[in-house]
Amino acid sequence: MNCSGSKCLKSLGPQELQQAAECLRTLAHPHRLRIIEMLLHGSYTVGELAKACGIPSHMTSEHLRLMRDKGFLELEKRGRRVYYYIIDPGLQHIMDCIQKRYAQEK
Amino acid sequence: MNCSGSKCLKSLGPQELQQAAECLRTLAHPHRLRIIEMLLHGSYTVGELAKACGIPSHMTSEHLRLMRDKGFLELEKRGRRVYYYIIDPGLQHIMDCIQKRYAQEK
DNA sequence: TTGACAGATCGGAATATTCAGATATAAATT
DNA sequence: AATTTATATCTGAATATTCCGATCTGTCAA
Repeated sequence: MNCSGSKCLKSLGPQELQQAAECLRTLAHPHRLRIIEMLLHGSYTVGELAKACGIPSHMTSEHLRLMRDKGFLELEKRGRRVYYYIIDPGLQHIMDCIQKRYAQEK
Repeated sequence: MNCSGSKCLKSLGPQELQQAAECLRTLAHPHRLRIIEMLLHGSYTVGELAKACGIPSHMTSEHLRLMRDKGFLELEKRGRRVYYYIIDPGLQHIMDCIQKRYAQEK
């Protein structure tokens, strides 16, 4: 172990930094954060997510596509509905950090 | 408590989502992630950070300004050197998540 | 089989971000 | 005082992102 203690974390190489930055950029949008928050509690349709964000469903579709491309989400078609759900296990921890940090700190 | 268990986290309101998204966007750049990583281990000058990132120092300056504007960093001038350091306590946790998630998963 | 519904895709306009070169400031050195 | 060093600011070009309207595909219901 090149780093004492139990909290040792390796630092990231250039390609890893690049990848992490891209994923953070994908996360860095208020509607997408809201969508992730909801999906961490279960799967939802495009329409449900759209209504919750207050945006048209075709824009929701694009946010979902972006996150799917990054490996955050997957979808399941049922009839004419499409259900999205989280497949990246790291998202829960990152959202925990974000919520802990940005939920009304009074 | 409106949410059972010890891991209860409130969900974020619109302004909080906006603020969280802005901060994530500020984090979402490979050079800025590298800078944060270094500063989590101690304070460094603009020139040191620039060399570590392999970019000119005037660009490093701008990255540092962006992060300072978000309340991530502060600076201390000593002679003609300027030392930057972390002042946001949440950054350690977020970087832990990112490193855990993106350090070579083999 | 026609029409309505849910979702996805395309094209473009508005806006934001990144990066580089030139210039500026301020402290240290000669 | 003039030069060098360290950092910061300004401007603009290239690129990326966000958002919208229009259109397209598939599914369900009458």
